[in-house]
Amino acid sequence: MSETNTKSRRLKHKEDLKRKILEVAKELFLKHGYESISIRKIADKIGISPTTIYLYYQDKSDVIYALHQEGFKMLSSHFAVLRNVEEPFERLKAMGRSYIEFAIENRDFYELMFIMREPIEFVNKNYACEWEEGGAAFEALLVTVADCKAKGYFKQADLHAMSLYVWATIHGICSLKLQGHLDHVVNAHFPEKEQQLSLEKAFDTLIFILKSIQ
Amino acid sequence: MSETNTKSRRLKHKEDLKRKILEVAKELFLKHGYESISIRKIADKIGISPTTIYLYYQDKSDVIYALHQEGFKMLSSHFAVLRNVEEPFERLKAMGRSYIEFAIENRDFYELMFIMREPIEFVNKNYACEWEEGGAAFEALLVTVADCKAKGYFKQADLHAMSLYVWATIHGICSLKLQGHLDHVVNAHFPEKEQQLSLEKAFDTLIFILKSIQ
DNA sequence: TTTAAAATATTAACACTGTTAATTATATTT
DNA sequence: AAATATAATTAACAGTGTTAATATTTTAAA
Repeated sequence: MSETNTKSRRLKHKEDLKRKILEVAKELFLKHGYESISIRKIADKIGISPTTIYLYYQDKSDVIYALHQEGFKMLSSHFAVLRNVEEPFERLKAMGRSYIEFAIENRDFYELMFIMREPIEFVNKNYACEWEEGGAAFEALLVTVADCKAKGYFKQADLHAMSLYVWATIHGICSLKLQGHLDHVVNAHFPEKEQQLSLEKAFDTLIFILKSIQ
Repeated sequence: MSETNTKSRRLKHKEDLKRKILEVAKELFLKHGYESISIRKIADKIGISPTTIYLYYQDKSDVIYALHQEGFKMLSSHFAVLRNVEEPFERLKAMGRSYIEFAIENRDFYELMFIMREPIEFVNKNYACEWEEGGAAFEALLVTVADCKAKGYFKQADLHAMSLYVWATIHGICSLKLQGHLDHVVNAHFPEKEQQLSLEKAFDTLIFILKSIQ
């Protein structure tokens, strides 16, 4: 009996420390950005030796991947309530706005999840077949577009092509904005009064267009 | 007379070495990707000391910026011939395809130009007002969309919002593809026969939609 | 032509990075 | 209490960008 107790106690300690490492990594990440996550800094903040981290994660990209997963959990809980929006086109619009919202409010996470190559390559290598967190997000879009089609929207368009197209458009808007590629272009080429809401206007254009092709 | 000769000779040498540094940086970049550009490797390959590079570029991000500029020159020459396409909507389609073509064929450059934050932040800091290379590219899109509007396309849409929307969509497609965020989603959710050409199908959807709203 | 000055390049060093092998300390089991 | 398994550490390797101080080379003036 005491044997299993100590065993589970040790197991708990292992899990605690593993979580603590992730927690500190997240803290560094949110405070000073991706670049400032370092094995040594994490170790210092916890008060352990850098090499101890390698007993809990196989390498740095494994720690990054754990953060990546956290991000997808955050996104899915951000999306959860939208399942209650019955009218599919309304739901699609809301999903688009929520996605942009998430990207703006969690820019570091968004970069990790949808822009950087490292973490997704880690997924492709280690979880080649199933990757639930990522799959669920796209599945939600797919279902909503299918619902739209069932109600008569996007009649002539292919379900999968359409879904990918919607994702690509909204990701494009977020990506250009977050990575700083919009400011210069907007400042140089847009009339002053249109500069502020360029992001929203691009999104509105998408919605306007989606409505038009009904 | 000999004074100006030696002066210009020295100037030429300075420019030669500056170009040589960029050339070697580009070589490393194209052969082994962004990550493997290092001041020390560049110096080794030329046969100079690492610190010499700091006499020609203010720091590493300055070297990267020079590569960034090269990329925009490449893109503009890739686009140049399209000015001869008279029908504006045909031109817009061709621009889209050419853009995707450029992204696929020069993925490292595309990442540098439209995905990474560092180089564009260097532009924003050092060339806050004018940045010709980048401006010209968006200007070409803006003009083409304006031409389309003049011919009766996109009547109800705003010129700037529409242009930004088109760029964002195509960038979104390229970005998701190049950064490896498409493979997993497509493999998991697309019917097998549609997996191969998912990129083209998303683009075709855009074109289909743009036609529909005429 | 020799000397002073300016331009160019180098060495040494700092403060970091991820990661591995060998070693020590701690806890568990016999 | 001794042997074993687990956990954590130190030391080291091979890199990174960057700066200050020093040495070398080239140019200009006496």
